[in-house]
Amino acid sequence: MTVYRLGYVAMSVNLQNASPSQTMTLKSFKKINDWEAAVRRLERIAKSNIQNCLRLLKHNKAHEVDFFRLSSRLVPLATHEELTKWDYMAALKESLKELGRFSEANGMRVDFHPDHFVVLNSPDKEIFQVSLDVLKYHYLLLRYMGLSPDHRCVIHLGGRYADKEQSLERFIDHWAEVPKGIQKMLIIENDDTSYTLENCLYVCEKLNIPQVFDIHHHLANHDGESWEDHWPRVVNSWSHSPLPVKMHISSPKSEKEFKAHADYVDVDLLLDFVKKTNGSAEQIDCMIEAKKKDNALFKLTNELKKHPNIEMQTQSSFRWKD
DNA sequence: ATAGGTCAAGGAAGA
DNA sequence: TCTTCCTTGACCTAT
Repeated sequence: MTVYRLGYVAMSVNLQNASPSQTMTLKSFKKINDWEAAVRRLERIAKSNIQNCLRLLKHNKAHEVDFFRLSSRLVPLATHEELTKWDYMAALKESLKELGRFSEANGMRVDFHPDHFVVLNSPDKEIFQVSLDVLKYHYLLLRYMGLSPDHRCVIHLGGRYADKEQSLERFIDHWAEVPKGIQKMLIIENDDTSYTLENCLYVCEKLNIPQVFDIHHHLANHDGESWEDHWPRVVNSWSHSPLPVKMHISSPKSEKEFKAHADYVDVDLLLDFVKKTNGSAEQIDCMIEAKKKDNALFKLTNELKKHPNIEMQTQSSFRWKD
């Protein structure tokens, strides 16, 4: 029987003044005439973001939530070309270490999902290079947290650029230029406009990359495929990973705005997924992507508790019993 | 104090 | 080939 574990994304709607993604724009950075002072301000913001992450993990621990996506905006302007000589790790390594220690000590799975501006299949060399820089930043955050970066960073295949098949092959070509450590960090998710689950599986199997199945994206972009047919391949793509299979789940905001995320996740969508995948793996981690963040997770678990076939294991994990 | 505008990015889709 | 929209939380500006 499969254990299903729920997690959520980046921030809590319950904790006050705990943003992990406070920022500073380049514009306001430049307004400060003293470069050193401006950098110190950036470092203060970054430290506060990391400390707020720790608060979030403690909040999660209190609710037995041990699966969480960290914000990618912990260090503002970290990858900006105008700040390449800023050694941000010198100021942040202690806070990062503490964050990593806490997550390890409490058996938490934490990971990242940089936004869609990371495009490894871009034909533009500069965009490819900037994408690598952003990935390296994520790699360093994990390293300084003292965590193995393996399979902790979700990305998409990228753009279509008029010729989808050729662009998909370009991802494979570019992969050879991605440093080994970063290769091992990456996992691939099907997206809602271009690359379907099967497109991604083709790449994942070729390059030995775990596949993250996003059911909402699949419903928006499936090309007639049924995910159930491909599910064994998804599970198999994780066979060489020390981490459990991971999937994303969210409900459409409305029929009209189908691709946008709703406040909460429809419990029936999750139950349907559970019924169809039960027994396929030891554990499946389900990332709740909803506007109401942790409240969406809590609402789901409250609904699950009432279901006759659900047996809660902890406050955020459960099993299906026949 | 608060509302509405702006910011940053790359790509898709429409004009 | 161009413009507009998408997405996101938070910052910024005007009231």
